[in-house]
Amino acid sequence: MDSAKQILDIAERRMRQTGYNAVSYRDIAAEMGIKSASLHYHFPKKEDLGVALTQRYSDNFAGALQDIASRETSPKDRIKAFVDIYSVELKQRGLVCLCAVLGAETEGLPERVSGEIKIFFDKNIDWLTQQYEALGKDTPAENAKTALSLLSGAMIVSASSDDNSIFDAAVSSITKALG
Amino acid sequence: MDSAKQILDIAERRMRQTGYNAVSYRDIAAEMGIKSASLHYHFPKKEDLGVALTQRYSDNFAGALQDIASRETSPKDRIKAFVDIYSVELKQRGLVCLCAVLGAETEGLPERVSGEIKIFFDKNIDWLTQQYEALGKDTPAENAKTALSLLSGAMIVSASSDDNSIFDAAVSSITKALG
DNA sequence: GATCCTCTATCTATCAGTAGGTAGATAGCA
DNA sequence: TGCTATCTACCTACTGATAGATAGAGGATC
Repeated sequence: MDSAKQILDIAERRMRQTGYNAVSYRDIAAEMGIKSASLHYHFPKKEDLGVALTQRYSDNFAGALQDIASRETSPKDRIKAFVDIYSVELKQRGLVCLCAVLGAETEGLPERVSGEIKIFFDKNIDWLTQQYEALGKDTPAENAKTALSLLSGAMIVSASSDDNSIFDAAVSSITKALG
Repeated sequence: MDSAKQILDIAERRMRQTGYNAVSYRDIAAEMGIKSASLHYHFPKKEDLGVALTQRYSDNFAGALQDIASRETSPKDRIKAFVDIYSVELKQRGLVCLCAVLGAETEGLPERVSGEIKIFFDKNIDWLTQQYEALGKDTPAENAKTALSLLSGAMIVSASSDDNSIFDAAVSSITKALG
């Protein structure tokens, strides 16, 4: 019934911790208490799982960005809410952005998966660019690219150093730049 | 003779493209034209290879930072030279920082390897903090953490999006902030 | 109500390929 | 002679993947 969802949930958490290649069908199945062969019923190939996972992640994120845009009216608050998403994920769940992790191993991923990651980054940069534009910045696209890169990198460095002060510094830098 | 060096060179390039787990002894050996069993003479376990690789990378980097410190006298030029290292790696070699890539899969790595990555980040932050301090910044440690996170993230997002303008935006942001 | 049919989701059993790793032989060099 | 670096040959464990069986649920038909 919601096995597919459960598979995606487990795969997502594990891949955000260890990357794509370190996660196996057997590990996921063992955690669910079923056999690994059964996973192929839901996702015939690992590539299918990877695509479904990145698409779901990307869609959820796009939904959250829409929510923010309808909830917050000022670009400043919208960017702060954007940063908050990453903040909550890292600090409360201990998880790095899926696409940041998979982005690091891009050249070792199936093309359909790396394609989805590209799309994710692109959508985020577009959304942020709109906000920085509304904020009256001279170079909104550059501001957006910098903010996304900074958050992605800070999550990775912070998580692997087990030191939240690194992520905090990044957040503070973005917030200050909003004026 | 310099087989060990050649193994490290190949492993480094491949891991910087696909991560730790996607690189196998067989792939490395095939590229060298020898048998995979021969690699174990130089690096008995994959973990040993990982540790040697991250240590060499870290040492080379530390050497480069010393060179910069002896070559450039102003903190501003030193930070610019620091950024240049990353710039050359990404733009001329198409490679992301080894520790940024491995940092993304930290929880799936042998502890000795993830330990080396921590040390790498730590050393870089220390060095940058000194420069931002000399520059008279109010929060030199925060500036350092932000710069390192930004460069690491920009490499990943830029490489996986196949779009250098993302990395350029990051460089421009760091440079502007130097005043 | 009982029977049959179909679909879903799992199972068992197995496969070929690849992973890292080991033992022991060997060729060439100092 | 001994050391270095490689080889052949092999092992166990695990990878993703497939085939075919099975149990149960829900309708439809008699």
